[in-house]
Amino acid sequence: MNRVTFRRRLTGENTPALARFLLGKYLVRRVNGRTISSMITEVEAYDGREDKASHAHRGKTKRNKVMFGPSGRWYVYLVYGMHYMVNVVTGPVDYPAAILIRGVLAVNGPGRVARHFHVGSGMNDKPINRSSGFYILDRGTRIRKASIYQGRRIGVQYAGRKWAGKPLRFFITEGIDG
DNA sequence: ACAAGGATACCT
DNA sequence: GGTATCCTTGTC
Repeated sequence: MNRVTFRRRLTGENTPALARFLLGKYLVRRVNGRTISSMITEVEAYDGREDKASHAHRGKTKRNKVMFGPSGRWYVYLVYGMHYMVNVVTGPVDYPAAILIRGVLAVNGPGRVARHFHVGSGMNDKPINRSSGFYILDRGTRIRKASIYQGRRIGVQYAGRKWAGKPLRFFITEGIDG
């Protein structure tokens, strides 16, 4: 996936479709003279203000304003006072949407993902490209549709039955040959 | 089962 | 300024 293709997908496709598309792509981090890389295995889509599970549901705030900005940037925030969540901002400007990266190969849980890649609030609003030292690569791994689980998102029960039950979480269940 | 932990959002 | 809540994890 070249840079232009990636950017077009971030803006052009709907966020749930893009979330699934990100499975099998590689997260790459260059920090302190070394490179950390791993395949994305689990993601969640947060799509628009209507989504009651999304930070954006209550409108634009200091924290979530990055979601309302241009796609192709990182949205990083702190939860529970100790864990950073790594999200890919998607959609057009003023349409708040993002994809939470919940897991990469051998690293399960969104808080662990951020720690693994040495990502904190400093990466918030930074571009997803080489200049920021944190980006996404397509290494040609194909994920069969039959190998993708689609189900409800985690930790959003407060959003109510309708939104908490939406099948907006995707993860690879088998057939990983990266 | 539950504490840790600090920012955030939404009150007064 | 107070406080309930939070897109979680590790240890109990």
